[in-house]
Amino acid sequence: MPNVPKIRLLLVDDHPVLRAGLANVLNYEPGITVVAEADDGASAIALWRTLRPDVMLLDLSMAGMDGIETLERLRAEFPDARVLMLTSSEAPEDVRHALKAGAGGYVTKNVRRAELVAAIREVCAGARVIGESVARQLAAGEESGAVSRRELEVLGLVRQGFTNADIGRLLGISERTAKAHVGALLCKLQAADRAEAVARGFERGLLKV
Amino acid sequence: MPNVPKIRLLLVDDHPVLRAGLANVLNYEPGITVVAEADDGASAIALWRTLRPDVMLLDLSMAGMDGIETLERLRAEFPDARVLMLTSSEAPEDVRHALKAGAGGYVTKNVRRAELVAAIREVCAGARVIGESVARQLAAGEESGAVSRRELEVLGLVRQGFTNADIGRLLGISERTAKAHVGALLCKLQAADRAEAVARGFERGLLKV
DNA sequence: CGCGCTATTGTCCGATCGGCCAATAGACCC
DNA sequence: GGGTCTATTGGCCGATCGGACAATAGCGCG
Repeated sequence: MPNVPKIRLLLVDDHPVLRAGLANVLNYEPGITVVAEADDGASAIALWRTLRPDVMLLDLSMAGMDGIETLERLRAEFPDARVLMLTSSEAPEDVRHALKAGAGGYVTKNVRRAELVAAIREVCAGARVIGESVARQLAAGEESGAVSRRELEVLGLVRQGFTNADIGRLLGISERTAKAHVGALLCKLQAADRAEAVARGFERGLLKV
Repeated sequence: MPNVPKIRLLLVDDHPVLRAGLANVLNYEPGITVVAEADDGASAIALWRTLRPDVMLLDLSMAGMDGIETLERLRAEFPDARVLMLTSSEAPEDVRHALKAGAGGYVTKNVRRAELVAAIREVCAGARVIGESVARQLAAGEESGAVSRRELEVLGLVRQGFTNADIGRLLGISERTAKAHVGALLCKLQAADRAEAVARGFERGLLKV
């Protein structure tokens, strides 16, 4: 009956239970075969090398090498590797990073089974698929300007309770410049003070717990 | 062969894929039967009422009624209901809340299958089980004092960028008192300023994204 | 080769913060 | 009944913050 070859899928997630369950579900699906599972980035890439599957289903949050780094390294070695991110986070920043790193799609773990399967198929076909709730979050984040690398660095220090003078010293710049970065952050994150800026940082996924 | 009755389990999680997978895994386990699944708190309680299972496997983060509220309502109606929390969060505050609300156990989603099954059995037997990584986090949080309800309220306002004077007005107390609460927060969270306090709030699970 | 954006630095100033002193009232536990 | 904890309030003060105004240099894009 199947005149098209099955999609060979590599499943990467550090939750054994979810992995086992997902493998089960996907294997039931005609047209998809889970050829291997990995619980961290290094073994995921190693498995890709030997098995050369059609697509990787990749979790963002993993111990050791995280999803983004795994994705970057994989794409550096295999630039045409198809990867669908499957994660719990809807943070715009995570989505942006994943897509920039070459993800073929991004869906959250609360998708229905049918949607997930459809997304896998589309990614294999070379399309870009974004979960709709994800897309909405992404759009919300886009309206206000992007935070620059330097500003993100500063935000990380603000988070740790450093004063502008401290930040200046730590980054080898003047207090005034640190102040300017903080000011830019307040504006871009639409925050009234540094406390709110930190909160917005977490909300947007710029900062991680 | 089985001379003991099977454990009748109610599975509650808002991730369809994980739920399907988990049901599959658990049903393979001799001695456990997944009698029903729910994707939100209300239907979870309704199902408990009609089915009276032996144990509920409950996710913390759900749309609408969250895991804690579900747990509280369930225990209010069925004080001897056995519930095992299965979640992604290791935040001490979440664990504490869950245990206070009457959870029989708390494990994170990255447990191995065997541990999960063991935990289910233990909870059914009336024991308290805490995942080891969870327990470690919990111990770390305990060293510094607990944050009071009022302080948590203030932290929520600090997060939104309100000044001490604002907070006083919003809570109907003097600015000076708001200041005292913020001061207590800085001390208990070991933060240098309100920005760090907010960060610590997120890290500890006092604040949610 | 301009245009825009980021990074950098400066000064001035009022508003806000956080630490210090001390005190009272209610709730809960032993 | 006494001790502990939380919530509440006051004044004082130096440190810090955030806004406003202004300026230079480097980078990528068209």
